[in-house]
Amino acid sequence: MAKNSNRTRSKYTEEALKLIGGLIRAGRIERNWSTQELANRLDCSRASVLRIEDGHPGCEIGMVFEAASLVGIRLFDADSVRLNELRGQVESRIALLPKAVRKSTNKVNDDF
Amino acid sequence: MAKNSNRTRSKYTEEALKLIGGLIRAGRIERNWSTQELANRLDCSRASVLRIEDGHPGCEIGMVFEAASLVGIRLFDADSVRLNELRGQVESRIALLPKAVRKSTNKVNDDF
DNA sequence: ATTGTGTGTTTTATATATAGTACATAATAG
DNA sequence: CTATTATGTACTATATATAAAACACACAAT
Repeated sequence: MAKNSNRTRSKYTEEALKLIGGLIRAGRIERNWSTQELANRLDCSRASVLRIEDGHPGCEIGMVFEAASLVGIRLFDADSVRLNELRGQVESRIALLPKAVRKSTNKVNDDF
Repeated sequence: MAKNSNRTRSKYTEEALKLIGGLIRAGRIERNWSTQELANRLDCSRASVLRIEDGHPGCEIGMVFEAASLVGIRLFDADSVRLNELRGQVESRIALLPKAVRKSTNKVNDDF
């Protein structure tokens, strides 16, 4: 099998996608950009802009983030420099965690 | 032409993707899940989990968000109810904006 | 009314993200 | 230390996201 289109998705994910798409659309309109203008800046097709604004889950995440960035939406409420810092923090946190996760003999407590 | 692999991406986007991937990886390890276990829960392949954790920009945004949700990361620091509220705000905001963006006679001020 | 532009949809072709598998290496548990 | 398992990488095959173009419709300006 290849790409699986009929994937189940949580309500949270669906809503997050709709939210981001709506924010991008609002940002684009506020900047007086047509869908074609945003597509040109994104270096993608107009159809992709429509999918992104529609919250389509199959969109490339890089394109969506770039679109958000172009219309001035800070998904993480942080600039690039601060993001880099945060990333460093995450990486050092990962460094402290085990490199590989192995089943223990006793069952792991998953539900919490 | 079809999908365009060599797209230029802003530093912000690159770092945001790396950050999300790292957060997902950290969350997965803290839950003692192997990459295969997360793949099973996501209903995707292990290879996709690796790409997501690596911050690959071509990943489907729906899969990334779902992965984040599964390991307990709230990308928007809001539960699904709050997300829904935000979405409502965005939609009413869009309703107030013009339905179509039209070129004004004077050139639009883009650089800021 | 006519013209021009933005939007949304549809169709076709193509590059690629994905699933699946196999392998070597690394890391953990006993 | 040894056996076992996870990880990371490298392949192939396939479904699909994308680009591009064409279309109808809505709306604003002239």
